[in-house]
Amino acid sequence: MIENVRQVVTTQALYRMPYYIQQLRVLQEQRIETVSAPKIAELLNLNEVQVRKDFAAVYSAKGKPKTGFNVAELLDSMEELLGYNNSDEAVIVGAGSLAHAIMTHEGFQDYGLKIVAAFDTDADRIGTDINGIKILAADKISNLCRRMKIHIGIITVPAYRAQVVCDQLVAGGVLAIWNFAPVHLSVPDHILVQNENLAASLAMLSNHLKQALGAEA
Amino acid sequence: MIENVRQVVTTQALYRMPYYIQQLRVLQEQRIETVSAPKIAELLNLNEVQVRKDFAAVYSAKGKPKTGFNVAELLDSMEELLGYNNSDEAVIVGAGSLAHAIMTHEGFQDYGLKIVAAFDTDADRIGTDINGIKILAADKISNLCRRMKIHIGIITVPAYRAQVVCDQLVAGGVLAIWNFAPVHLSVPDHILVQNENLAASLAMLSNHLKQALGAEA
DNA sequence: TAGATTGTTAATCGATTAACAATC
DNA sequence: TAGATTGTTAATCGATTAACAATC
Repeated sequence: MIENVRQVVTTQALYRMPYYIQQLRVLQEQRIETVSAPKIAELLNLNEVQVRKDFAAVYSAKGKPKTGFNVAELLDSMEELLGYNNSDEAVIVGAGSLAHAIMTHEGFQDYGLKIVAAFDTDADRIGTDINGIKILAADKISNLCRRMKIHIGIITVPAYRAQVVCDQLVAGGVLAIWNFAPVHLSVPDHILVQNENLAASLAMLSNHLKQALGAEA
Repeated sequence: MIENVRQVVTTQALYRMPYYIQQLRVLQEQRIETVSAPKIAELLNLNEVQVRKDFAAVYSAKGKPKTGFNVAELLDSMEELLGYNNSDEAVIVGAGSLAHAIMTHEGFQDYGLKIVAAFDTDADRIGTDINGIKILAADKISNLCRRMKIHIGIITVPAYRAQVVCDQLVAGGVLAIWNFAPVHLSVPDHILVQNENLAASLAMLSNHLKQALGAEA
């Protein structure tokens, strides 16, 4: 029995992939056909060995000594890996201004994310639509996810509501959750929660400023 | 000469702080006065030693064996550390729907972030305002930042515009940048770039789905 | 007291970086 | 060929976790 031995891509490497993709696209627009790891490392301010390892993890693409890597092939491999070609369907819960921004952001289609329904508890919002996506009553979450075989749920509700919503999504068979609420969500082991904690990012900014400005005092 | 030897808080620990704060607030609402590290660890699905170390990094607060930590004191220390009490002023560049969501999100005020001006290149937007914040012409970035001593810049422009905007912010004396554009930004060493790369988050979701669903095949 | 919990030192783990032989 | 660049093995670094004595 042949195991699928494709090298596992680490979490950190996965985070870097979109930066490689973006940079490779720029190079492609400039009609540059090959690029070396040291060059990419310089452009993205990374270590060249790290770049080479990340590239190696993207299966098919192989580099040539002295020449480097084929830009187009590398780009294809990465886009394939990140699923930019096949679209995943998602629902979004909490139809506030953040949800609005996410739903109207055309870019996500390119990244293989397709939002097919939105949910809210606000009676005034239910029945309306944003960018062509219908807003439904929140009590229909589980049913709709199960019926439509939705695997991604996006949470943009207030913190105190997030766990309840999360449980409903999981009950509906969702396998991955993109959580914008600033709370820890408890989920079964096989479910991935990707936290987009803006409060945590602000903590970084604030801490840096304190250091930078405090140093003068 | 006495050095400031306050234990440095690691990047990872800083990321966890908002979760501690959120959890501590919930406990406080329940009139719970003390809490142990193992309890918090259980609630947030973390290791108890890690929780204790994180708490230790927050200076003043000390735990008592058998009792644990004082919720109110711990909360105060953390909010102080993250600058929730003193407000940092920021400008936002790119007045699209994401900027709109950020500007109308009242929560950021509580986190100590105050957006005082927005910039755009679109003549139709310039002169209007969002949530009471005036939208100004993008060529005024450096001047305004310098004049108002703004230290935080938020970038929500398209990828191809981000580096130019970043340079203008840095020229205006900004020390920390919150970057929502999916590109690497080159900045001098003393400037912090906090990337909020939604494409990278999507990469995580997509990869997890591939694993979870692919395993069946 | 006994035992839960703290704080700290030591061991482990994972990711990054350095060193180096292979190759075009 | 010489030298830039690749791919890989070994060393380093930082963060997490385990082990354990101190304490209320």
